[in-house]
Amino acid sequence: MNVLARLRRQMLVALREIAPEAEVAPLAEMVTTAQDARFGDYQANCAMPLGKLLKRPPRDVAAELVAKLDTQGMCHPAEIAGPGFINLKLNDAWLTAQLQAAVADPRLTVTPVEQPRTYVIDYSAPNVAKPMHVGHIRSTVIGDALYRVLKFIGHRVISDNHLGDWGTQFGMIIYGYKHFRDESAYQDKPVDELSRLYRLVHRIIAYYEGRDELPILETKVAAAKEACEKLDRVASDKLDKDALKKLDKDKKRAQDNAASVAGEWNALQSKLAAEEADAAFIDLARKHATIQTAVLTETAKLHAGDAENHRLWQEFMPPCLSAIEEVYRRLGVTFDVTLGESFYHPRLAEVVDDLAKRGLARESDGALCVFLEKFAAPMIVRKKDGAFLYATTDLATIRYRMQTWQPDAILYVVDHRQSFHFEQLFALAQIWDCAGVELRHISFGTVLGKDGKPYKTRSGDTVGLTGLLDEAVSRARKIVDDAEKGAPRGQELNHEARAHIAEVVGISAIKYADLTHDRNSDYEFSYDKMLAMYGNTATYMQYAYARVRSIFRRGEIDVDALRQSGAKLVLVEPAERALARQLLRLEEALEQTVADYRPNMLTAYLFDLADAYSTFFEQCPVLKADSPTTRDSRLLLCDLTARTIRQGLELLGIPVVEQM
RNA sequence: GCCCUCGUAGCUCAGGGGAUAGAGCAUCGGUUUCCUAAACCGGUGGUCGCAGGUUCGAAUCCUGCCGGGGGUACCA
Repeated sequence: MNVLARLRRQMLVALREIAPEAEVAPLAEMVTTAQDARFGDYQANCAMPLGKLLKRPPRDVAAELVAKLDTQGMCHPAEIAGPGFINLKLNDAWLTAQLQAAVADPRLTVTPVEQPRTYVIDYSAPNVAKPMHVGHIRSTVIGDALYRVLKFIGHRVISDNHLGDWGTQFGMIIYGYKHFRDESAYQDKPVDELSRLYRLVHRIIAYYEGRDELPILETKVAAAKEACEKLDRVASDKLDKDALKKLDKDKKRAQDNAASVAGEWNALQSKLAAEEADAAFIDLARKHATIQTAVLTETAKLHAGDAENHRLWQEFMPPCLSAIEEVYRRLGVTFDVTLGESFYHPRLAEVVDDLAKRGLARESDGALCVFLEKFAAPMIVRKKDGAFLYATTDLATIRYRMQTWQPDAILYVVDHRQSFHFEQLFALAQIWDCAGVELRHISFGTVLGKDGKPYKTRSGDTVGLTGLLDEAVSRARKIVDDAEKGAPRGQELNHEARAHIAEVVGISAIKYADLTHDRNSDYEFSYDKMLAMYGNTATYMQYAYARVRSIFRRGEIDVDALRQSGAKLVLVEPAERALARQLLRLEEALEQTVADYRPNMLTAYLFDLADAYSTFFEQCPVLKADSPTTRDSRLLLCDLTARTIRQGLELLGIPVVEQM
């Protein structure tokens, strides 16, 4: 039941009687949840602008709207406050009846959308050739949550993992395999060995790139220094106030720039020095001085159908895929289809031909480019060496998705740094093959470390995803064990139970911490914060759930029997009513989540629900209630709370534990 | 240079036209013969980066500026 939507619909009816039709829709949208419980449960703010429009006192308009508003029994007679706020309070009898219906409803009265759409969601998309790392959390977790929510509210949704399984990384491990492989290690643990090879090849390439970069940086340092000196020489006594101000600003900029370039040079210098101190590595690097081009050659051979490279690719894929699968298994993430870059390879030439044929692409500096008016830089679809790019694959992918699923929307859950790419891609797609389709870049910010910079290990390496999960689980385990050592409760948990709780709590902490932040913001990664027992964390939500469930265990209540018993809900205490009202808002929360594809709307709802439950739990004894009627009613509230939390967490991709 | 983003309490973050701007942490104080204290209740703490503008009403929308991050022709 979406109370808000129904109230808006009714308000629309009332508005039609007194306002011009063109103005009616946005005015009806001005019904919202109340800002403050003192104002009731919902409020309508449309009387003020409408009063302005009709040149009538807003309070009069409000009064007329109230008179014409039929809340269909949902609310008490509305009250008018302040300049013309219309405050709506849910009728307790109606509220009770709604929840009573939820007791027997597996969907908790969430009704499927009236007009289902078809969505394709593109998320996670790791590179197969290298281990998944911290950067994959957000896309995977946000994408999975959106997938679940959209599907739950009744849309047709296809999740597609667009794997990076065809790019330069494969050239790198093929090169590594051919030159550096430890055969027994490869036979023993192929993924570990391939990942070692990837890192080794990457390290050598980085070393050579660094050596190429160093002189460039040196000239930059010199140029920056000179720019500073030049500004210092400017005769400031001849300048007026504004020009002086500008000069100071320019100086500061120049100095900042000089400092940052010098810093870069320093960092690179010491990094290269460190590499050069490693005699064995340098020896290896010297023997593979042409590695940069050699890797590209291996990649090109793979793409051209070279028998050996293709065989190696086929050999590498299964173990790499199963390593990735293992991570998804722990995260509880699944995909309907997994169509990586390799799948689209045979379709790229056709895409490029089509673009050229339709006059959308033309050659420039040897590359085939699409120039769109809006953008300063062209979109390159074929390099001058004939190779295709990211953009080409994305275009082929869009076309395939259009042909295969005829989606109404395609969502790309990809980090914000690629927004320019998507702007171009969507602009082109609209004039090319898929006008009218909602193409959305669901962008998200960066996971930061304590220093406010992208989260890295102490040595500056990217953090592997598996290690990250392990760490969270081991910290969760410590918390579980510590809690067990504390106040004895007579319900000791055995080793297996604790291990299971730690796995669930640890991993859900990471997922929830990610989902609870606005996706556009960067956020600081902190095990301590995400595993905290207070505040908006998965641990707290899990605990809230376990605490509800504990009542049923302690009271030896048969929940199914309770639900079918016909026991009546009765709302008496303010805490009961507040909880009830919150329980009935699940559908509103889901709608908000989907409106701009923001899972933090759902976590916020769940946290508020847990909060309402906590107050209820403190103030309203359940098992020791005064009467059997009150007890049953409260048990029903507990059951609905537990189910709503479980359902909500499940929609976020987070399982629950019955006991902690 | 241009484009995109962010700037809210000491810290980490919500709130994205409505009434007195919220939460958690930190800090100060209170609550356990009582269903999980891994909890709850209360206090302290804010010129919502700055300046204009639109509006009956701006943290929220617009413009400019300041500051952080990101992107900007053959990587993905």
